[in-house]
Amino acid sequence: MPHIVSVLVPTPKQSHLPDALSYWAENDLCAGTLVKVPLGPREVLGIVWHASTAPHEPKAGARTTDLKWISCVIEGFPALSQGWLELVAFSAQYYQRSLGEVALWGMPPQLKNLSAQQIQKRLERWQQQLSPPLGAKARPATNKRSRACAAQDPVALDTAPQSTPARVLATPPLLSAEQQQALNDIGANPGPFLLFGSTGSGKTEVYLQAIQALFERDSLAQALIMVPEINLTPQLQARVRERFAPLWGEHSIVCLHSGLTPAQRLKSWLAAHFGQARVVLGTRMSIFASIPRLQIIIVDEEHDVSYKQQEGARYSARDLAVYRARLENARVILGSATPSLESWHHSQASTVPGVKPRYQLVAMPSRIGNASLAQVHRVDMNHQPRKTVFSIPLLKAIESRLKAREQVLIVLNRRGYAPVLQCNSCGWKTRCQHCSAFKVFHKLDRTLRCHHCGQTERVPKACPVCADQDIGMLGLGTQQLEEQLQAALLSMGQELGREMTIERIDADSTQAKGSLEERLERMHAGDIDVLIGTQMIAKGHDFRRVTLVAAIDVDQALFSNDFRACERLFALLMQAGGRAGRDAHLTLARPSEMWLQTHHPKHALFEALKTHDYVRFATDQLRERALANMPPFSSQALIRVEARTAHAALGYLNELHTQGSSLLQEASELEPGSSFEDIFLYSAVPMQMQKLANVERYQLLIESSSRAHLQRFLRRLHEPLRALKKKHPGVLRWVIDVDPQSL
DNA sequence: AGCACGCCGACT
DNA sequence: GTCGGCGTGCTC
Repeated sequence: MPHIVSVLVPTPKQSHLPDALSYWAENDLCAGTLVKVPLGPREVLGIVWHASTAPHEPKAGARTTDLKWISCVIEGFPALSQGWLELVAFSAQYYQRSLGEVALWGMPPQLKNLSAQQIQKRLERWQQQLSPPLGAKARPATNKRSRACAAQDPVALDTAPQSTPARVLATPPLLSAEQQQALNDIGANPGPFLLFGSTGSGKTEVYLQAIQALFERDSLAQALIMVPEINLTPQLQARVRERFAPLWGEHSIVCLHSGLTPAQRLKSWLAAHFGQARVVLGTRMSIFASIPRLQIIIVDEEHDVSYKQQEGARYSARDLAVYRARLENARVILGSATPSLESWHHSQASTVPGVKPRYQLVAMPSRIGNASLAQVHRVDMNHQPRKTVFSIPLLKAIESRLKAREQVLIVLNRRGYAPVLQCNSCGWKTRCQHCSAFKVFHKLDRTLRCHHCGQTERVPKACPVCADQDIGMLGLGTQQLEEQLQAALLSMGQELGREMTIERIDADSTQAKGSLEERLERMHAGDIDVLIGTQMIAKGHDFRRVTLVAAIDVDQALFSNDFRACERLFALLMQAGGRAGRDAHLTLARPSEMWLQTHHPKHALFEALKTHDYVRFATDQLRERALANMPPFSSQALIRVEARTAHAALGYLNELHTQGSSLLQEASELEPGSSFEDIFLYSAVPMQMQKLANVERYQLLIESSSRAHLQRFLRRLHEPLRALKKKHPGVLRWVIDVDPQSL
């Protein structure tokens, strides 16, 4: 007798389709089974959602007679686990997307694009490569088993690795007392853990041994290690391989990231899904990999913004890691020297007595070996001649290092850049009266606008404080910087009889493939004297001969309209400072230095940085956030709209604002103290990048002290969002960004 | 989101 | 006479 199964297919939330579509199927299929189904004119990959019982009426609208048959079951694949399906369900509802979008998002492209036969062929080939002598063994018809199979262990036992008795490690490095304590804590508690360890404290070793410990307990266990960007972590990759390949074989470690070819991605995914891969090392996308025996998740550099997906389903892989770990009863370790304020907040004791912090803090404050922390120098640019790029004291320090054949790193903070105006005479800036933000200069109509509340005014002709007319923009270009330095070092070079090599790494200069690697290579080899670059040079690299790090133009982040800019700047500077003095021999003679040029040397951020005091910085920032009721003390979501004209975008959002407001109004009248009362709708404002490829982009911020209330409200917004699009023909698309990480 | 259908402008 | 622009509408 035919059955009706509901199947997840890539149907966007914007469409009128339900989350799962119903199809006829010959057999009852377990939830998580992979199928191919017809969808309109095409055939797509689907995932069985409800293991349906006897034939019943499909839910949304369609009559039984209208249903199509599934094309086929993709044989040979164990069903996706219940835990995986639950992760999808949670992600979809939290990030306001359809189940199908999220479920298919994490699937390797080849499973989506190839036909069932092609997939079958690839699966067979993969299995043969893996174990040639055993490869011929036929697979059971996994997917034809009855519904009961869904709850069972999804790992197909005959292809899972042999249950080898735990092997003994080839002597792991000795741990410091702090590392040992951290490991003990992680072993003895359920977590989640925030591993707060300064640069060079040996976090990686703790990750590896924590994984090791679980592998020794369960010889089929799997681990997921997430990193912000795979190409920036070759060292970590090498260490994981070095540690685990001798134990479990080369096949036991796979990488998963968007840089892989479709074939490689399928291979890695299969290895994880079938349990062959014991360690999955990947970027944010790997949070959706099928890892049926997942026992531990590591989120390295958890504060990094790349964990937040910026298009499509805008999920935070770090937050989902915590959720997934809870679902699957796995450990999760978030590691950072400068944790996100969200994570830090969750690791602190609550002000409510008796409430345990959400995360367990595991601290490793010391640097291993003799490497010392850099000495922080601040140059007060108010006492330097106007328009100075490199101050005299900094130049002197740089020259001194170069003379000793040491290397210099110059970090630019270009992220969070916004054109804020400043009076060059008294330092007055375009502060917004209603927010702790700065108004941004809009060249097109020569206005100043607050991107937080939308307040707009004309650019004043003269400074309102001192009446000086010399009002300029904060900030400077990178080429300029390079030229200036080149010129400044010219005489010194002549004196030394060799020309200084200055190289720049940024988006403009690394277009050519491999040029980034080439430059990093030359830096490691000592062929470059001064390296100028954006955040990417501050991440993870271990340049042994760098003894001086300088940040030139940091002030713009202090006055960004994005309230998270300070947090990011602090993390960047801490990280950059960690690049200096990696070689104990060099620093023993003379401690390494970190230089900051700023007009605001007394700013709390620098005070904290001077003593490398993250805790102080975080405490200060959290106090401010609490006062302003900003995250993590509130939840936010953005409605973003793209339209052909600003008029259409604004019209759409303004009407949404009206409808949203009356929704809130009604709720509070109907039911005083209702769940919508603490929701605040801001006015529609242009996005930072207001016009992009001839598309006007606007956004509307929604804030609530309750995450659950915000969620409920957002769900109510989908209908108006859909309906209004018809009314405003210029509107191209809308998206909801839950927990936006930049405004 | 895809993808088809459909209805108007510049091309061999 | 067609190729191709993107507006509209549908997908169990």
